[in-house]
Formats: sequence, structure tokens, C-alpha cells
Amino acid sequence: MVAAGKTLGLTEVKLMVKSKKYWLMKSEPGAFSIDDLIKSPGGITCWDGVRNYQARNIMRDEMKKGDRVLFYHSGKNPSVVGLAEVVREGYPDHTAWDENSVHPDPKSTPEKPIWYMVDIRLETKFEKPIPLKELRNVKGLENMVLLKKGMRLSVQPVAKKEFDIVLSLAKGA
DNA sequence: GCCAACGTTGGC
DNA sequence: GCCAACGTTGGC
Repeated sequence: MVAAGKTLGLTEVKLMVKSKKYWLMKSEPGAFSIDDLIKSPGGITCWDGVRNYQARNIMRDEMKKGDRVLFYHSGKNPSVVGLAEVVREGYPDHTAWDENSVHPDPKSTPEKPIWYMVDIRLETKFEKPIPLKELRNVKGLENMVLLKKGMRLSVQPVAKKEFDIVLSLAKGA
């Protein structure tokens, strides 16, 4: 961290730009599951259909190539099921102006897009999913956005420390 | 299926 | 700008 008011040095700026960030993306497996991602060409998919401004802002402005993503299944047996990587940064979600898409929004146009998405590529599908109820008991995850009451964000930040803990759980540590 | 907690919409 | 009504998310 840099103290408030202090001018950033070039090294620090480079570090900030280069340092990876960590995210969690939710999906209803009935809509799009990690197995669907595996079947996608190159293991890559665009994360279309997000119609929430906070989640959009994260995808449009904050997610960068190389950032790592926890893939989460919501619904039945909610759990973190795998790991992915951002391979394309925010660009307009063209499904918004496709009236036949699952989440059309007539207010969004190619000229003035409202909704944005990123592309992610599968890295790993965990051998064993990590259930939400297990995460609730893990020391160090107390402040994880996913576990906060009422937090419904479908694209959310994860602290590096939290990310590392979740990964260690996946490896059975 | 229930419902709490949000987000969005639209009248005023 | 307020806020009631409505829609959605998502765990349980």
C-alpha cells in the first residue's frame, strides 16, 4: 500500500499494473457450468448476460488479462468448482442488443453499449468442489465477499490471501 | 417453495 | 430526490 498523498514512483505504478488481481464469478450450472466451459473451444468463453451495474463496472474497468478467477456454481450444492484466467478485457456484451438472446436489453446498442463482458479460460476444474458451507468455517475467509450476508454480486473481488486459502483447500492441504 | 436482501423502476 | 412497488438473486 502507498500512503495517502504520496506520489507514486514509476516502479510502484508498474507493480500495480502488473500485479494480478483475483475474482470470483458465479454461474448457475443449469445456465452455464464449468463442464460447459471445458467443452467451449479452447476452454474459453465470453461472460455474457451480466445485467448488474456493479458487476459490469468490474468487468469493464477492473478485470485485466492474466487476472485469476474462482469459478463458482450457485444454486444446488453451491461451491467453488474451479479456476480460470482472464484472457480478454472488458468489451461490449453484444447479446444485449440481440432480441433473441437470453438477456436482451433494448436500451443497449452497438453505438452506445451498456453492458460489458470479459473472456475467461479454464485453468483447472477442482477434483472436489469446495462447498460454500465449508468456506464459512475456514479461518481467514471471514471477510470474503462471497460469505457476506446479502451479497449477491455475480462478479466479485477476492483478496489474494483469500484466493490462496481457497486454492490450498482445493489441493487438499 | 420460501423469503431476505438487494437492485431497478417510475410516479410524484 | 424520495420511496413504494416490483423483480431478481441465491441460500436454505
